[in-house]
Amino acid sequence: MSVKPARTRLAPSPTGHMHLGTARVALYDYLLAKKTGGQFILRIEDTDVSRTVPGAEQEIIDGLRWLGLPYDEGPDIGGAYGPYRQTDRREIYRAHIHTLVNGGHAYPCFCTPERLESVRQEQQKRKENPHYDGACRTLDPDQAARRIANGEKYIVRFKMPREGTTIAHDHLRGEIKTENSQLNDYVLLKTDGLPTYHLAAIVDDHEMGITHVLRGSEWLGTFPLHVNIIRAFGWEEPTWIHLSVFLKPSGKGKMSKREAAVAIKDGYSIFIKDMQDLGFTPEGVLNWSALMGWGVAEDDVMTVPQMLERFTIDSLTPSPAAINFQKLDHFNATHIRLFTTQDLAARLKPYFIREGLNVKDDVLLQMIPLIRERLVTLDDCISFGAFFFKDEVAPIPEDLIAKGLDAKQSAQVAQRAYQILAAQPTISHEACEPPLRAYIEESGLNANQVFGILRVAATGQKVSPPLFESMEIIGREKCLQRIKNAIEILEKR
RNA sequence: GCCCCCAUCGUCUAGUGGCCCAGGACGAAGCCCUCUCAAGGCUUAAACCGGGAUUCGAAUUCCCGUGGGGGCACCA
Repeated sequence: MSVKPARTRLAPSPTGHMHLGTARVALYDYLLAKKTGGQFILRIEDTDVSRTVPGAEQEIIDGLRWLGLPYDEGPDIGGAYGPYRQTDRREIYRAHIHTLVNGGHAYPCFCTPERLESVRQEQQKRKENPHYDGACRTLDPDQAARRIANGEKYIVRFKMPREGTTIAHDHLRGEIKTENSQLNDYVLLKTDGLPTYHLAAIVDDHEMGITHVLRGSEWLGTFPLHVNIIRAFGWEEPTWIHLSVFLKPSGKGKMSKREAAVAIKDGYSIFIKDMQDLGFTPEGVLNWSALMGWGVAEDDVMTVPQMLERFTIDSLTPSPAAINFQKLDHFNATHIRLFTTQDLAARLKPYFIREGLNVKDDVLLQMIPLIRERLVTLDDCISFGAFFFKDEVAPIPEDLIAKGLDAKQSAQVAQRAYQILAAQPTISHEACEPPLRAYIEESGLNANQVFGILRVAATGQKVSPPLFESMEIIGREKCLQRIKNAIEILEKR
């Protein structure tokens, strides 16, 4: 079966931080394009100049790079269908708006914002739906042209059909019927000379040869408008796929600014730029977000190449999905366990360095097998393995006292363990465990007590990777020194 | 208020008229393993929103409710 190559596009507006929703659309865009041998395009929708945030475009570019979703055409790399930033495409929009006006599908409107506001209020008073009353719809074209020539301010509106029904087709929902009487004469061109989203996106999608439009379901409301604009131009429609929105974890309402702040407090985020800092991996984030809105029967742990094998637009789901951060943890941890030691070493190193630790590469490579399956996020490597890179550890005195023993008794145990370890030729696991087990046997203590004291002494913490393997990496001299320190601490109490 | 969309375990979902007393995953509970914490193995609890209709037969089709979500800007 041969499929037509799809051209998809991610079309974010640079108005804030890149979030999860954008990442998910990008993933699906990427999967569809690559699966069919087509292209994935990045286009910046910056027609609202007042809302454009400096740096936001770069954040999107960085975010896609981090996620590992390279685009084939975009503002920073160019392409055959550029420019890829809408503010650089004004003339293209002007020409198309001209076509629409000439064809009787759009008209100039001279109404002031004040008049519009009062019309709206009147309508609300009469309990009518707020909509443009069409005052300029029937203006004589010659007269309108004269007013424009006189320098009068104007906008251009789309002349929406007043009667009948618009039937739009969404790939996931089928036919969506809307009475044209419900539709408005939407603004196509603003007073600042830039088009609105409605016109710009439609024109660009056509000009750029987009075959599949994946976007959020918040666009369903103006979907009939978009379809009507395309029909007015006489263009072919792309396949429309409206993805559902993400709901907050409670499932009540969509993710909001407030909710995003709550997530941050809990060590999570919906902003891509935060993900890396928090220790999440692109693999984890992608796998997690892929599954919110994509129905996969089984084996849901996937890398992008594996997703590529399975992805189809038919398996996308239309219902809203509540965000579940526990599941992010799960996918992140699962993918970390799948990384090779070399790979994980390279990913962990920056976190150790961020902590001000002096990372020795050979030690790093050795300790990774010990901590790998304990990591949920990459930065967990600090709590599990920072002691490997420290000259000294500082155990909390109370932690050195074993359950059922007092400080003095614990010191004696540590003393005895020290002698046993010091008597061994090496600090290897094989050399050290048997004699310590024998000591446990004859002393009537239990393994938790003895190993617990040693653990805290050697690593400085109550929870650590396996004791003997850890000591081996720490090294004989350092271990003995740390145990000696622990004995001193205990005796001082 | 009006318009549009959605509806299977707590959550993400499989399911396209008989394979379903509904499968997987996260989470939860229990057991095993065990030097801590994990990981791993085994097991358990947990859902077709309600009502009609079509049909020999409905989670699956249709209608009506109900619930949830989105939209109603010279914002995207």
